[in-house]
Amino acid sequence: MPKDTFFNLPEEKRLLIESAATDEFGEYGFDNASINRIVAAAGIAKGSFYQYFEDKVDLFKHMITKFGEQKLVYLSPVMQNPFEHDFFTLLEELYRSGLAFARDNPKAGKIGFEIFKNQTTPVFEEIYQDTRRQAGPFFESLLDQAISRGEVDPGIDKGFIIHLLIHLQAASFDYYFQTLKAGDVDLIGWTDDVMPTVNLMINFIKNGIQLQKQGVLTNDQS
Amino acid sequence: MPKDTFFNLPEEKRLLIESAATDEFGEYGFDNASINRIVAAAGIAKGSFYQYFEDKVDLFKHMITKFGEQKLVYLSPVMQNPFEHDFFTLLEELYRSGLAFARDNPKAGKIGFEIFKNQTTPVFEEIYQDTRRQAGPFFESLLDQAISRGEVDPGIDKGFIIHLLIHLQAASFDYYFQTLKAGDVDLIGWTDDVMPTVNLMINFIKNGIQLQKQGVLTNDQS
Amino acid sequence: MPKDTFFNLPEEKRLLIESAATDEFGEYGFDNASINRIVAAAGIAKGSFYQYFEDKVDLFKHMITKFGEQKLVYLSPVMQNPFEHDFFTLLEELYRSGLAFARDNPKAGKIGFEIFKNQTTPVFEEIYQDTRRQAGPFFESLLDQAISRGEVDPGIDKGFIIHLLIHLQAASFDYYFQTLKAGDVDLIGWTDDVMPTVNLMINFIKNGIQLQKQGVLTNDQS
Amino acid sequence: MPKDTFFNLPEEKRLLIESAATDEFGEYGFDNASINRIVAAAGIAKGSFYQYFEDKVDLFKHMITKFGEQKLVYLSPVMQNPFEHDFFTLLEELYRSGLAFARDNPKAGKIGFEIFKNQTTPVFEEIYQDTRRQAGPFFESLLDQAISRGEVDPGIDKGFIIHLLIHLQAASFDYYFQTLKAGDVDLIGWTDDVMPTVNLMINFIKNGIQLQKQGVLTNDQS
DNA sequence: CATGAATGAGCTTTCATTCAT
DNA sequence: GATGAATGAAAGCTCATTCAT
Repeated sequence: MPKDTFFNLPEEKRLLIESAATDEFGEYGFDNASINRIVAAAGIAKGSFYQYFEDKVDLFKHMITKFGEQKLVYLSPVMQNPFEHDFFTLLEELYRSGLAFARDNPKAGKIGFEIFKNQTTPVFEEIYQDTRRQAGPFFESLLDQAISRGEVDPGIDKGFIIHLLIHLQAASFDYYFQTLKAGDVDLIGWTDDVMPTVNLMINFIKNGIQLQKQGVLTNDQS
Repeated sequence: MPKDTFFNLPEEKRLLIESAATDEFGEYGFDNASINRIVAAAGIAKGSFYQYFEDKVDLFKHMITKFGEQKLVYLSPVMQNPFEHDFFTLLEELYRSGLAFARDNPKAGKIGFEIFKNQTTPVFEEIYQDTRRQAGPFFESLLDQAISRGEVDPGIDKGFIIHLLIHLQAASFDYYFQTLKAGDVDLIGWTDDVMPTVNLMINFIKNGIQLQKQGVLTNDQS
Repeated sequence: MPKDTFFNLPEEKRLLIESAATDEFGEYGFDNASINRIVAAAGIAKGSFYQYFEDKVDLFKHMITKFGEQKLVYLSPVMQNPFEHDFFTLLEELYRSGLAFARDNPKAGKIGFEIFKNQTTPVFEEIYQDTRRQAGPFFESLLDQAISRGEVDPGIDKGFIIHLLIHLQAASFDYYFQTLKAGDVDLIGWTDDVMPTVNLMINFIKNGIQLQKQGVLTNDQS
Repeated sequence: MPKDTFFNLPEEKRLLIESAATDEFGEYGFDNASINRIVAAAGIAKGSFYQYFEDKVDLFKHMITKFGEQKLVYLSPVMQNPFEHDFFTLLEELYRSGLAFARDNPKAGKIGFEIFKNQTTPVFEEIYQDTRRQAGPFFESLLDQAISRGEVDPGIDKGFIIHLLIHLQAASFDYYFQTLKAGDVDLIGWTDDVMPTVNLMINFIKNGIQLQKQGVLTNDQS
């Protein structure tokens, strides 16, 4: 956790540092991020950096935490009463908000999702485990409720599905930005919606891709 | 691509270098891998390295290629006539062989799957695109056939599904090794099968997780 | 010398700072001691430190002075009338008290004796000279008296012997603590006496180690 | 131990580095010695330094070893048959050669003796123990012989005396150079003899300083 | 073709000290 | 008198790469 000195900083300066960190981590990833460049971009002395943060890891964890908080803003009121809604509605809401945040803060999104994807950098392992410790039980309770309500197949392997639900959000992110890239759209000012990607993903999670043979019986739609 | 000098090397020496590279990349990842350590472990001169490879990237790409070739060995005869089999059978075979290879070569597996998971290291982008260029059309033709045969829902977004199919293999890998870790099983001599994980994944891809309302219809699951 | 501000401090705070300084210098030595750590341990502001002391040197000299004063407490009444006692009795008393102080305040002892042992750190040179300026004349007058009383060989080189007497106390310290270490004795609660070491040293200084051949005649040369 | 690369260096360059290291350690001591300054003085790249040595400690240990070897040159033939000579003759020879070496190589001497004097720098602890492991048994066998020959008082505490004999050499060094300093003599080209100091020390070790009561008997002194 | 010495920019981190509040 | 943010030089060390032999 950053030191008090950091939180005592005037907001402007604090934001400047966080912005520099976001740019640096977003462009170079954790390993290749350079504190030299960060302090240069933020216009602070190198010694000052170490009065604000323990080290590079400390800064990185702070950014992840900060992004997590910012992401909450994107949640619609739906999540305020999670148990009043259908499981797939909740999942859709989670994915939608995560993706919308990443759309508006592409560097932050990139950094945040990198966590799930790099096992070789030791610091990620720790953050990843933290995330699992938080997200795991939450998803589990959602799943339990969904099964008891007959929304989700009771035959699933819960641990496996939770693992997938976490990773598929990262996959959504990749797909979303990849499509963007292909379309050569400028990220700045991007306003189009993330719903197509979210819908594709939710539908996939719901039904898989196998064609249901018998025309008579449908098991839902999409 | 490595220079000719590398391929002209006595096999023993070549394998030694490759082994050192596998260890190093497996332990530290691409960014933190040190050529210094690799040449020390392989017992070759620093200058020799640069007569074999252009640079670190060149070596890394070579390793990825090599792992790809080794993975082919794990394919059963099923894949020799891909169009004679059911889509999900083929998919199962692909995942099974990939996972079995990763099980037997955990470092190689780790390195291989890292590709799909790290966008910040520029070299990965390139390799990733290569992989997509190869795997994409292959999956697409499989999907086309499967749809025409009525095995796969024709309503899917092919690009999205191909993206998922590629990423879910990486997710299988994570899940498989994570479970191992949790169970505290020694990797050396590990002989248990990868099929449980593969089956969970295939079943998920097929059917999703939504409970099919009408009891009459089963849509399988192993 | 510390500034007035330091001496005006409430005793509790002053002792806290001195305690932190003792710990730091005792653990790291002068060169590697960190003012950052000292102020952190003492719970004072960095700026306050520089309102109490000129710099690190100033603090260090103060600690040495303080230890010197504390050592006086260990002196028995014998030293109140130094000229009423035998030279070797006085020497024994000096060594005993010094060692007893070091036994009860091992960190302080370590710091104090470090002075005699490190010529490369400039600050030590100065403190060392101070010590010599104080201890030298005192030892000299003791020696003069001892010679005139026939206790000490008049043929000695006084300057050399004074040098030795000072250094041998440091050597006692080393030997005492080294023996402790070897014996794996826990320092906390150590109650055993320092007299064996003191006696060994005094006896050595008195008689050297040469076997006196004839009870009657001593020979030797050199 | 330095790496092979160092020993493969042309002698001229090797000596240049060693000379720079001697100057730096001699002037600043181990803790404050700067590798930056050493490489600048030696005219080599910083990276080169780390191809020659593991780290600063490695270089320092090498210098100590080197000085130890150079000191051997100062030993007279007396030491080739140590058991043919009187104990105090041998001791005199040891001290004389050590002091003569230090006289001709004052920086080396300073560095070498610093070892015995600084407990707070961890690297010294290790070198100090090494020295004790070597010197201890040697002194012990000398003492055993001396006692059996009736040269040394059998009542001594051998461990204590060995400790002293080691430390007194360092004390000689201090005294010798302190005297020099006082006399304001230029060290370069200093040719005066070290024997006065050695004789004072040997005589002290032999006889101590107590006046032998019987007027009849003299115990000389040089 | 093999070698391994040379390079210097770059890294993260610590430091004692100043000074405006 | 107390504070603690600001500073930038300096530390030890690693790196991928070059090149003369």
